[in-house]
Amino acid sequence: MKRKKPTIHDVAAKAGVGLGTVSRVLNDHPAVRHETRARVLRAMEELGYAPNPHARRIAGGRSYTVSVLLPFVATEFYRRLVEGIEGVLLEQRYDLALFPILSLARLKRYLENTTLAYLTDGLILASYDLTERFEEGRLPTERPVVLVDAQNPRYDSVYLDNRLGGRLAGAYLARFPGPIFAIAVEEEPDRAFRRTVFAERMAGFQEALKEAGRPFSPDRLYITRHSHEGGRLALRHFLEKASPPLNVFAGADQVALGVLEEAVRLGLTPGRDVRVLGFDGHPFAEEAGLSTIAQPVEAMGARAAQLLLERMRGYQGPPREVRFEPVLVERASTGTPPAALYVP
Amino acid sequence: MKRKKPTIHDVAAKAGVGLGTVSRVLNDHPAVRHETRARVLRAMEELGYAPNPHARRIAGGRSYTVSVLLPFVATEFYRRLVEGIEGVLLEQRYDLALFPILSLARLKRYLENTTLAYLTDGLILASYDLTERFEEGRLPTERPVVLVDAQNPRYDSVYLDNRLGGRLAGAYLARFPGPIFAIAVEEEPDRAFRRTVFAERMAGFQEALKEAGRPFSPDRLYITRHSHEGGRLALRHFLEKASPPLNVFAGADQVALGVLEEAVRLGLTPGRDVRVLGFDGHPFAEEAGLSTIAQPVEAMGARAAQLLLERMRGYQGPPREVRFEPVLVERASTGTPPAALYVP
DNA sequence: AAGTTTCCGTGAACCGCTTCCACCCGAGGG
DNA sequence: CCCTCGGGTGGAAGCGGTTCACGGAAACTT
Repeated sequence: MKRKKPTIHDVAAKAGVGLGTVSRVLNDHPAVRHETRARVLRAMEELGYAPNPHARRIAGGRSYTVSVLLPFVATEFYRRLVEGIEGVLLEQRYDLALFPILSLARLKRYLENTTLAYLTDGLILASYDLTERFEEGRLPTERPVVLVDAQNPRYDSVYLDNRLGGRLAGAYLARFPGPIFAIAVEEEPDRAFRRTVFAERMAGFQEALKEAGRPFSPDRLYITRHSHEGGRLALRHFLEKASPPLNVFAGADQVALGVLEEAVRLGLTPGRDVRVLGFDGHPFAEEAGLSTIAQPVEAMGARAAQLLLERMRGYQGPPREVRFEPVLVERASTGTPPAALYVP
Repeated sequence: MKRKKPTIHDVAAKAGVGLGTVSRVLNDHPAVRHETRARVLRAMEELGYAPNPHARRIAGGRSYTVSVLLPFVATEFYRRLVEGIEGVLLEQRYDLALFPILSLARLKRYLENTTLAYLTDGLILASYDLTERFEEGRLPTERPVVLVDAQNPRYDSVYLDNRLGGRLAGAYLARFPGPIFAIAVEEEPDRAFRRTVFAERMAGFQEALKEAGRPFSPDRLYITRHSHEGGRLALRHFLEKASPPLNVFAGADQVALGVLEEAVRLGLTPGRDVRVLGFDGHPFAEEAGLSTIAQPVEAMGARAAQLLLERMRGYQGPPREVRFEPVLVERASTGTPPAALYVP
């Protein structure tokens, strides 16, 4: 009934080869004749064999597993990010272990103790720059580390130019007549988890507006948490200050979606009465016809995974920085932009 | 500089004992003299020794690691739940691996492949009853499984009586004069991830109101996602239908907090103009003076961990069910309840 | 044709730990 | 005084892999 899992020995016997050969097949070692390799692979297939990662680590020092530490923030962004990372890693036969950081206490335990997180071959840190929490600004690990959606001079970093994204948004909305409002997403109050992406987006946004001769007035900024409903409240708030048509830049697609939703509820036409521009470029933005500043989240994840793979394979060079640029995607929610720049 | 990690051999040598003895100390085996045990422990301490879980699993079939599969929903509930689980497990020298289920695709991979998640000694499934997704209604694993915040006849389950919680809420609010409103939290649309806790709470709530002679009218129900702002919108909605004083039951503390926040913004006095009752009993509810139906989340987590420990230690009995009961906690947000039941 | 190289393959040694059998030794029993 | 008996301990065997020294056969050399 519940047969023991097949081991490398079973595979070797079945394929009629030695243990070493099976192991070499497992590790893509070149010194195996093509025909032999095929035979071994077939035996594995038939036996339903899967190597035991614990044994691999114990024996070879590699476990073919990577830890990803990520904020416990349930958003589309992290879903996409992990997808990007995973795509590359699985292809290289690496496995993924996710470590959501639920609290500072947990985080500390992860980083101080010899827990699972550190028994993997490499670490990807998403969104946090945790280095400042440790002496010498380095994580207490010997394994390679790559940051994504964050920057640090000591580690390979992959990030988005959020300021540029904000600028794109500002430059675009400045072309439309009507007042311009913005919705910023509140940052986590805890110092340890502070992120600055939303602030950067807003800074770029205001910069571009100023350059376009339409400086942004602070009372047209609404701040909310990262929620759908936050966008709804924001629009209501804006409508108390001005009447349609008006333009809204939301620092996150999810919030922008709330704006759209509320507009429809109020009988306003998106793209005409209320023009909405989001930020993220999540799949659901397309479905909703939401114009947005799209960031290549999957690509960022994939790139981070590649950098880590290189490190795990021995690359020793200095820290690398990969900067991604967001792109404006026009959809129905902003209607058709005027041919010429609007001058107030 | 970067010395090799100490192994059991180093400890044995330092303590002047044999390998077996060190191992026995590690595994709390009784057959070690007290004095010897102390010596070994001291040696470990001095060497900064930590056993290698990979090696332990490989050798003994146990890795002293437990996987917790939980929805990728960043709420206080899961923070507390994990805390409860972890408390018990750490005490028994077990380690925890969290697996947030970001998507169905990932989930399937976890459950089908031989990944790290299944190489742990046991599994705790939070909130999902995933069994229906697999043939014979059982997860494809030989390891013990415990459900928490969910129920299934085939596995040990730890859950809260949400219906009872709803009843408590209904019975309590029925004592106050003024119209009674309720805010329900939307369930995940995806069938695979369907949960019913919020629906159960509402069912119990309406049941109790009916019994109190104050049946609940459907147009006094507002449905929103699980967000702060959802509560704010709900209150605004309610205020269009009735004027203060009014009573609001929110299916989750976070939403209730939004109601409080909005009430204050509108210049209404919580506990007098607007009486708010939440559900969850999260720490922040206390700070905010929010009355709530408190559930012992940490205790539920701890209990689940205990059940799992028993299973991992060989307990073979039939599936057990542990039902927890929520408790009404009165705070300022509902003011002082009338001595007698209000009769409309 | 004998000597080199190159290519494939083999299996023993080992990774860090658990398990289990053998062994030692002092206490209690006959 | 000799024999159990059992608590305490040591260490070999083994878990499922990787590695590496080694060797046989085929392919190249002169």
